[in-house]
Amino acid sequence: MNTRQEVLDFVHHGHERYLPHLSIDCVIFGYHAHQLKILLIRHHGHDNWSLPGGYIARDEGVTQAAYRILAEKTQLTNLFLQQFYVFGDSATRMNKIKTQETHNPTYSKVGVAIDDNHWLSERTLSIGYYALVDYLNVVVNPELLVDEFCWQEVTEIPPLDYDHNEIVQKALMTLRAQIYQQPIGYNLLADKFTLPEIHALYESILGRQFDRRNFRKKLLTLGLIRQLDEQRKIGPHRSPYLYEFDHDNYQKALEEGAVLAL
Amino acid sequence: MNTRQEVLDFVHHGHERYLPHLSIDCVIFGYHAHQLKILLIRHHGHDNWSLPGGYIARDEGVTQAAYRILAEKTQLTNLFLQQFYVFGDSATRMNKIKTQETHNPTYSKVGVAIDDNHWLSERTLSIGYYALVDYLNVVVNPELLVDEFCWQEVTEIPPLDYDHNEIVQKALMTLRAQIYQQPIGYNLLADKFTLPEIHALYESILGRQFDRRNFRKKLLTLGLIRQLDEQRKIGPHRSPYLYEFDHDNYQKALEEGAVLAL
DNA sequence: CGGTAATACGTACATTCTACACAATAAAAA
DNA sequence: TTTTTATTGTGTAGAATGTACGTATTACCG
Repeated sequence: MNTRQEVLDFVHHGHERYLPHLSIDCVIFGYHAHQLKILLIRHHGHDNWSLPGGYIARDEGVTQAAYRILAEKTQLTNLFLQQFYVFGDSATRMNKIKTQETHNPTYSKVGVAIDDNHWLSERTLSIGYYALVDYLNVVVNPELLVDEFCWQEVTEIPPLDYDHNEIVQKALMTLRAQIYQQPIGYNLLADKFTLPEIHALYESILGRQFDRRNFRKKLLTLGLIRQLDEQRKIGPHRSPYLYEFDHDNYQKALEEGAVLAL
Repeated sequence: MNTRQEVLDFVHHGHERYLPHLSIDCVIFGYHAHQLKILLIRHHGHDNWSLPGGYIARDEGVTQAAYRILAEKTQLTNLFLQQFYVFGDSATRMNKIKTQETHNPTYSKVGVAIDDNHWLSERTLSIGYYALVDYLNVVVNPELLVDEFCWQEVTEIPPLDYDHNEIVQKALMTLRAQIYQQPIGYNLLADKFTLPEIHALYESILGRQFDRRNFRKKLLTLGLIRQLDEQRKIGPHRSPYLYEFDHDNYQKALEEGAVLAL
């Protein structure tokens, strides 16, 4: 929603187009500078950050809605996207406490007040999706109601609006649990990557250390990655070789549940 | 819902009490006679079986709703229950095809016709929960609109109503993926069990064979189970020893992600 | 040209996995 | 009573894998 007109239409007619009581929130993981980060936005009139999200159209599949919302926010299609949980228990979701002093200050930007009876004020469950994106390819859409956005390291997430901290924690847990069943590697890394890069990626996701040498040995023995003849220049040190994923073997290993114990 | 009055109240006033567009479906796993089974019901007027389910009250948490529904169906509280996916993509869920020739023949039993504009006919997403229960403790509640129920082996699930076959498949996949992270053992078995019992349980869930001797060795080495001094009489063969779970160790192993490769 | 900091690659030992074989037991058949 | 049959209980050797390191190589900088 980039124009005033679109926002007004959404506020006044959204309930005809979208399912009420239900939304989608996205935890978008990116990897940069040896850190696992997520994309946060700050809505107009809000002090805290929150997760990007949206609603499900009445004639639209849930998965379809999630991809559409992601595309609207990041301009990315064909990314890795996976549903992981429905949030409908917390006090804020039960509408037991009001989350903002003045209701929905966000929409004051277009001169609309949202009262308690408005469809946007109803109790809303949220379906959590997590996405893995190539950090460098994301172009965040400057939506009218979003004042700013940022990429925040997962170990340093500030207090978020609503129950979004809980959603991020659950996404991280799911990511960790699924790292051996989902092709997480080649969704967070570029096509060609160095050994230190993928090594640090696994360390940041799982939050523990792996021995460099054994890590390489394991990936090569399992045939998950292939060493290329190219190297990358990285400043004042020895140039690391580039590697690429062996998609066939990777897929097979995931199905068999190969684990990097190390 | 056991009386005509309750059903009529539900049909006419349910939309005031429950969230629309959203339901809960339960895949209830039980283990008996060396087979992993799920509980199916057949609604009045339906030829096919389906999963037990229900709606979320407007002032009720989602988790709370799931436990309530389970208790209503099986009289069990304190069982293992876990949300695993939201289903909202299939053609039946998009209301693109009508699933029953005559709409909702179920309610004809109480003399009510449900037309296209009724709240029960609206597009409904479903939150899937799976439960692990001790087969012997389940007392299925004879609800008015449920003609019969059965325990069906997971390898022989008949065609179900709606997208319930898909839901069962996803539940099974999740169960298999989570068997090393969730205390699946002591939710499907009685407090005391024999080695062949737990051995067969793991074989049915994962759908593959484990060497008896290595299986025992692994469980004992990890300290997950403790051998007791009692034995069980099992007809014309050697009496197997009884075992019990070492809850503390089991919990620790799950957190560390101990895997039974075998 | 040596110093520094990063990457590349190898080797020995410990641990775990895997594939087996044979003894013990309960009850039914001979 | 003895034999048979099906099932459970335990042990052991060799293969495979995991773990903990050490040392060599490379790129740039001063």
